[in-house]
Amino acid sequence: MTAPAQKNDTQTQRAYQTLKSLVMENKLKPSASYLETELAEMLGMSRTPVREATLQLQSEGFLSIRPRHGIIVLPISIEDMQDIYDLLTELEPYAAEKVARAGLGAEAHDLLMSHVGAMDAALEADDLVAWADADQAFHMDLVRFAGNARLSKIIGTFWDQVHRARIATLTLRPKPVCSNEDHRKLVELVQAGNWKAARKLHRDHRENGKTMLLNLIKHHNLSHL
Amino acid sequence: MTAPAQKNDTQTQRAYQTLKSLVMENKLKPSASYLETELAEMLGMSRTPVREATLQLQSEGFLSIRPRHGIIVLPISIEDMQDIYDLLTELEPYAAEKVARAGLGAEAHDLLMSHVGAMDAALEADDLVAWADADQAFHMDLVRFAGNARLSKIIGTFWDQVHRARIATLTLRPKPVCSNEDHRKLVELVQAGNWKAARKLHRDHRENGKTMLLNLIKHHNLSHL
DNA sequence: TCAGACTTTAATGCATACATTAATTAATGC
DNA sequence: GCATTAATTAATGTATGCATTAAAGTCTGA
Repeated sequence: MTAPAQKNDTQTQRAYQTLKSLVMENKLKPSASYLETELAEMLGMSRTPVREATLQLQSEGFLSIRPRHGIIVLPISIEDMQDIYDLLTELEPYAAEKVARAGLGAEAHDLLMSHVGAMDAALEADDLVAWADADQAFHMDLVRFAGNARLSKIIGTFWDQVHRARIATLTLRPKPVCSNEDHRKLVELVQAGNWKAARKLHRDHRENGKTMLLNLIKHHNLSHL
Repeated sequence: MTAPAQKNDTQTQRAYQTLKSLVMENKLKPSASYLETELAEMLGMSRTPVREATLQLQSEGFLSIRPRHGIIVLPISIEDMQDIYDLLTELEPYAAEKVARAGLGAEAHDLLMSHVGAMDAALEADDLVAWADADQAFHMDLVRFAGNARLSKIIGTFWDQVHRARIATLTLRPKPVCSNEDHRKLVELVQAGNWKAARKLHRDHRENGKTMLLNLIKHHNLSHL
């Protein structure tokens, strides 16, 4: 899943996790605004930890705090999607290249392939949400193997930011069969150490995804997800 | 300069700005640790805004908050430098490409060239800090012209994170004469719309900078800046 | 002397009180 | 009736108090 299973031992962390989940799962509607007090009551805590959590979520691009106007769930526009996918198109292939250059350990390989397996199974079962989760897990793990913590954090945030859009378009898009093939091929190339091909494949993969997603959003007029 | 000249109308913002500056300018020593109360007293405010500011600075990678152990100024290791410069090597050339593709307005061109001018003047005056500032301003503006706010934010944070290291090595490195040439050439290529060459030049420029910096750090044993 | 249990200390996490100030409403003058 | 200003309201920004709990220090018995 998406949530990185942290110890939520402080109220602030709990508030952070809960609010982030609510935003990502579209439980707090985009463009809607809430007062600190409301959120505090909603979460059963005082304003202090809510403030701390919302500040974090603001700097990560999920919320916008406009004093006296409330805490606003940031909608994700087409321009946001473009910007984010443009960066993913640069960064993820770089990660793939780096992993391919460094070599893929057996456990790493198995983990990635297990995600591909999950994606296959999900497709078979027609469980698109499960497919999306496995897809994300695959990409996050691949990036993690590149061994650059900052890169992982950035890419993770981006994936989380586009999460609503991905879910919203899941049923509108064609079944991601080729996508699964891409992943399998990518693992092969990475393991073979063919970093050039791995990078190119990943780049194409990401660009295809981007184009498809943006077209869906435009055609279906999903302007403010 | 580095500080983005914001309205510091709340204590939290003031705390954020002040602490960030103190960290970047090496006034708060790396690896040193401070208590919330200390910082609050130091800044002449209560713990609350200090807490909020330090949380931000932690998520941006400047501080580490370890309850009961204090707020620690994160030292920047060689690995950090590698990771950051690796990402800059991917992202800045991408920005240059994007600007070259979109075209450079007259004002934009002039602004960039004014930075180059400042760099020349600084070199002439042997004012290395001024040179570093102009260098950063050049790159930040170039990235800004790419029109991707997320990209700007990320790159800005990275530059700020390596600021201490850049300053510390300023007097150890050879005079950045070629660097100035690179910038001038880069502006030319960007303006000519030659995105491929612009990207490559920027990539080489960044990789050279990275190699030089890392070597300096290794040779001079500046392990925990 | 040293290990382990107990006590003390104090830093943090959180709630809350209060002051400030922006937004809203009411009031006033034209 | 409308614009402008004053009064009201209430949400935020900040300080502060308190409970919790980790760390440091002390004590005891082997």
